Amino acid sequence: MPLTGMKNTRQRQLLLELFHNTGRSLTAEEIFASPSIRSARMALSTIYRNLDQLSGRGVLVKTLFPDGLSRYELAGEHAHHHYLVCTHCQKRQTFDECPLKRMQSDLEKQTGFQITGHNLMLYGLCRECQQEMAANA
Amino acid sequence: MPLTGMKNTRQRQLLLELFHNTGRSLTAEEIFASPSIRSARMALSTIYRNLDQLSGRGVLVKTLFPDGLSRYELAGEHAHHHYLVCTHCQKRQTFDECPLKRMQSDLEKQTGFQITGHNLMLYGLCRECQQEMAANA
DNA sequence: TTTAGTGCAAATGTTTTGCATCCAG
DNA sequence: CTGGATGCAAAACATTTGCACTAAA
Repeated sequence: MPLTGMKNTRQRQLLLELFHNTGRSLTAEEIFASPSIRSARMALSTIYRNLDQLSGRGVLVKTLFPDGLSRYELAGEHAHHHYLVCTHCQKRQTFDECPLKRMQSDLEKQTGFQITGHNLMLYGLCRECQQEMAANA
Repeated sequence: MPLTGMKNTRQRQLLLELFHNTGRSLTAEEIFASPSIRSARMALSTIYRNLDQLSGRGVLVKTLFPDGLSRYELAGEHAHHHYLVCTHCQKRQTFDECPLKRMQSDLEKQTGFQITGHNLMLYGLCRECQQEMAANA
């Protein structure tokens, strides 16, 4: 039902299946390399075009990560959350509490902007990397 | 003094001068196109290498924007702030209040991460674009 | 049948890298 | 003098686009 006006192609089905099955955020390359997509011989450009379109319609959410790659995930599934990225091993972890819920309306008044969304990314060292660095010191 | 271990080259001086004079965040291309840099015939690769190095040493702060471009600014000058980006005209506005000041230590306890920094970007429509869209409706 | 969608290849735009040369320390 | 820094050109990288062809509606 969220696919109003789009053709229900085999490629699009496979893409959405993949997102449902993996349940995590994916880059275009990761999708391209995944067995189901690869065996269907889907073109990378098709993947990008679909990711764009599905993001535009709110089915997926696109996030630009500090490594320069865009990652996509199902919009509904994980609701609203943010990422903690380890600057050493690149591991990612999500957290759900959003520190902006409160600030948003205040900021709108202050700035005159009509705020539609945001992107919050925290950097740091995960527990494992902290230990590793302590061991090597 | 923050340039310990780096050679004080003419190029590096020009770059830092530019940041001091403009006082705002710049992309590599913007720097490359600026008169002072252009007349010095500085190579784009030199700019990138210096931006990397100066960011690594904490002189500059690098931020990856949703348009896919990295912008750099002097770390000290503007202290800690965040951006509001208009999704229509791409205009940017900063705000100083940081909604994470409080959450940070809580999050560290919760996740075991040692948080070293973060990146927060808000999207929306600026006042002008809101009016424009209202007019065209 | 008609129009969105696809595959492929080529182009784009940003950033990185190899290498010979240069210059600050 | 010598290692870091530079300029240039080429490469790498993610992403976008043109175009002829395919297939969903």
